[in-house]
Amino acid sequence: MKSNHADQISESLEQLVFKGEYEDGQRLDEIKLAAHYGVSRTPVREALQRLVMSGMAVQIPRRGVFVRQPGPVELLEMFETMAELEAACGRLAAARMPDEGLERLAQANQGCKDAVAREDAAGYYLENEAFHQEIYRGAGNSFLQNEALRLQNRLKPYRRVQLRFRGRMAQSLAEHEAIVAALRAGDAQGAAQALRGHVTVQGERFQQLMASLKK
Amino acid sequence: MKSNHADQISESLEQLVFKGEYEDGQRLDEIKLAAHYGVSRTPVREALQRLVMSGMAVQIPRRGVFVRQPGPVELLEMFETMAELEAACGRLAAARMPDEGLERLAQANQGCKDAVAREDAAGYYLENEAFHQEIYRGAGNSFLQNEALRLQNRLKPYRRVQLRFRGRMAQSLAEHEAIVAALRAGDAQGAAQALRGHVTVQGERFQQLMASLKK
DNA sequence: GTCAACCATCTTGTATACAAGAATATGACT
DNA sequence: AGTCATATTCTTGTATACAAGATGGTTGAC
Repeated sequence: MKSNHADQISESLEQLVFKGEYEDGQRLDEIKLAAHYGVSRTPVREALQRLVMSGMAVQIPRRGVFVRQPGPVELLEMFETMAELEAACGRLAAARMPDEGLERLAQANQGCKDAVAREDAAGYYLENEAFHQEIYRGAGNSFLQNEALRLQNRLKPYRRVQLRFRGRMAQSLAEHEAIVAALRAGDAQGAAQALRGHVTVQGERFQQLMASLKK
Repeated sequence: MKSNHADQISESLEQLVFKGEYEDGQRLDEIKLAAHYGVSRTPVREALQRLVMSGMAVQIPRRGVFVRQPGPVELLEMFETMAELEAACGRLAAARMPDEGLERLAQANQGCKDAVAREDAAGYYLENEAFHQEIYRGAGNSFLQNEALRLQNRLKPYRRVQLRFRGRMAQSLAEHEAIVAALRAGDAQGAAQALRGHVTVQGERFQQLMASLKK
């Protein structure tokens, strides 16, 4: 048990909002949450403030904070922004990624392949995350890397849903190959385009994402 | 006077940190701040939390929060990220910007020209900000737009310093023309490249920025 | 004389008490 | 009976009191 309760509560709330435990527009009652976590309102309020700053909730003065689940439009916007961020990382990584980085990237991709061979969706998810994070790191820009990690984390629950669809893992793997090849060749524009296409949600994948949201 | 003091204090602290009133690593004393603003520690703590979330301060548990002014490396990284974000906005805006948006963009650019003609650095600064914000808006992606605005705001004090240098305003204006032309032509790649080059800090401009930081 | 341990003090983190504004329910008047 | 005004109650925002951990100085022992 760490020292500050506020951190734990904020983590817990973040997970709960991610998992969809709270509906859009639902009010987060300070008193109920305080009772639930067995603490006073003070740490709960701090946790709520963090949720608001993260954009997962909105605060109306003297009214309370309300969870704000992204709708279809905002979700698409977030994926599009993620695609552009990853493209930027790829563009920079093509010139800056060191050999060890390429090595780790190849390892992560091999992990993806193995997971596909085992038809292990959970394993693929983890290795895929590592693959992308290696590219963020390869950009050689800690600030950009953190921004990418932040958005990746925010989109985590939705990416998870996408892998469920037939054939997506195999297609994703093929796209990985193109990305690795472009980065190896130092092809900035090629890496950027490959990553942008890889992350962008459109066409059939858009329909699938929307369908999974309905539930 | 609004209802919540925390907002005002957080705004005020943000401005003070921006202006460089606090040195890097300086501890923000809750009690002193509370006394200074004539409130209790509670709203001050909320304001400090927001500073930490914004990345302008770091919090060490049981130790306090300390202001964190970006060093040269991080500053460059932030400018590079801004350049990539603006390039992404330009890329999308080339395809999506409506005629009214192009109109407003031209107006803002005209405002920049007028300010240069008047040698009005402050005016140029404002119109330039509007010019760039019009591009963010033109991307047709509210999420990306907000991310761009956030980083633009964060870099505000450093951009201000850059305009001080001789010839920068004129050069900036020339680059604006290229950006407008590319957007008008619907040239996504051209707009992205022009914006990236416009925002990136390198060569002589890098030296100037570093020199201004020393003081 | 130096190093270490202990104590005092200060600061953060948390709980509770208090103030103020907003929503709702109730009652009176048309 | 319906609507408007008022009062009550509930919730947020703020202040203060309390607890726990960290820092620094002082003192004692080697």
